Amino acid sequence: MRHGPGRGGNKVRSNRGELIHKIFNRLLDEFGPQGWWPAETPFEVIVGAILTQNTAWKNVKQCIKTLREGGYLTVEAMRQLPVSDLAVLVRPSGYYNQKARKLRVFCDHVETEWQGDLEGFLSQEMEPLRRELLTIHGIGPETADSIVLYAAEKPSFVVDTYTYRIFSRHNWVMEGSSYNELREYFMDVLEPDVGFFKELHGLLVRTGHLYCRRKPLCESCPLQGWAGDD
DNA sequence: CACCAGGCAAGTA
DNA sequence: TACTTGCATGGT
Repeated sequence: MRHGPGRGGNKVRSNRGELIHKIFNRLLDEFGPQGWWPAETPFEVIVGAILTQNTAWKNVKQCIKTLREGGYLTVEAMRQLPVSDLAVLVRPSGYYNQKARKLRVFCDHVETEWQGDLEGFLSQEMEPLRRELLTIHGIGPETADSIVLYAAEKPSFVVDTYTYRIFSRHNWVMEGSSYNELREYFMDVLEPDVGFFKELHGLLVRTGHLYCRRKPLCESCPLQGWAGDD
């Protein structure tokens, strides 16, 4: 059995947990609550999570709006739509053929495995739900965790590129850590708390947008020069 | 013009 | 297991 590199023993738990809460408070103080996920229904969260894969949220918003105006933001309605028509509607989000197919595959899964009962599907225990999501074509670890946290409201920590960039840049996690290593790090060190996980992820993405893009304004990042930069 | 965005799957060695 | 590549629009 392999051990994740750089994962500390239990001793580390409280220290690292405190550090993350400190980061959270600093970012909350700086930016205020982000109110994530920006969606009106669990299904809208799921649609947004698929459409925003490697894509700017701005582009996704237009698609969601179009889908809502067409009345397609339900499993049943979306299933009625031919994939080629769905592709036209999600075009602005990029990878539109792939994403239209992913949306359809998800809706078909809920229909065939849960008789269309999305609420029932999302009401499972956290780990079975996460495992089932990961079997669905088009749903990888980040999309699965976003759905678990923001649609099912269960405490699964969401890792994204900004989470990795911010924490590795400050040497708070090991460079080159895998998705699961990072997620397990946060899950080990933090008490499960849906509200906290939701807001922290939103704040990390906000911070990444402002300070961790291709013109990295690292010097003016609110976390610059913090504890543990080794 | 080049490069990036709230990833994922499939193919190769 | 660890790289590599295709997917694609819209913004900087």
